[in-house]
Amino acid sequence: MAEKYAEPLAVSFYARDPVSVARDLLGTVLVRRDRVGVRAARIVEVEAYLANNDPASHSHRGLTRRNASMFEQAGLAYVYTIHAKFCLNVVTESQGVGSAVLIRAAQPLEGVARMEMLRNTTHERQLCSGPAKLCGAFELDLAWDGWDLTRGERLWIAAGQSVEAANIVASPRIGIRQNAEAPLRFCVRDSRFLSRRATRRPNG
DNA sequence: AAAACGATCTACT
DNA sequence: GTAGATCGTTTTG
Repeated sequence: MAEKYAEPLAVSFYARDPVSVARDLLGTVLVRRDRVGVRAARIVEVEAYLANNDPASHSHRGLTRRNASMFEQAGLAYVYTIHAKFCLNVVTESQGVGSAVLIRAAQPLEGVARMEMLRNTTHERQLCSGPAKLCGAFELDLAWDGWDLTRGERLWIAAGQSVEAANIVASPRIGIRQNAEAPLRFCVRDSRFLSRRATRRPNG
């Protein structure tokens, strides 16, 4: 029998508009394998950052050293620091286009004991319920910026159980994006593993 | 060279 | 709910 989660999502999955990629990432599985073992978590919350007309996107004011990966080929990781922590994005669309999807929260599946050590808590809910928490549980830092997620080595995203449209909801909009025409943040209806921000009431 | 900022988290009430 | 921590990146002088 084939190893679970062995098959990575292909470049064609990522090389689409970031909103579609974001929605389709719900239910897929982030996997990291190293000498110690395997860690896996089901993605339950995402956020798209557009190449155009999106002031909240790191790419909005053009190419810089930090956001260079956003302009690379689809399927690469874009990892950046924020408040002395890290966040993981997947790059979308074609090379030269600065768009990506932020992985905001996930449901731990494998390697939970190790995540508990790294996050210094045994509360399942607290392991990956936020973009920086997730990077903590998976030990992702700037060294992973630009990593090719489509090769299925060390760090990748595998297809999971698809999420029915009825079980996908738009996450509350915040700040400058409250007036965005289309939803950019998505999460599953089951709120057990979502970030605190996603579980806040919309409109508020 | 200095300052401001931030796609966040934790602790606390 | 809100305040404060925290530090690399970007912007400004």
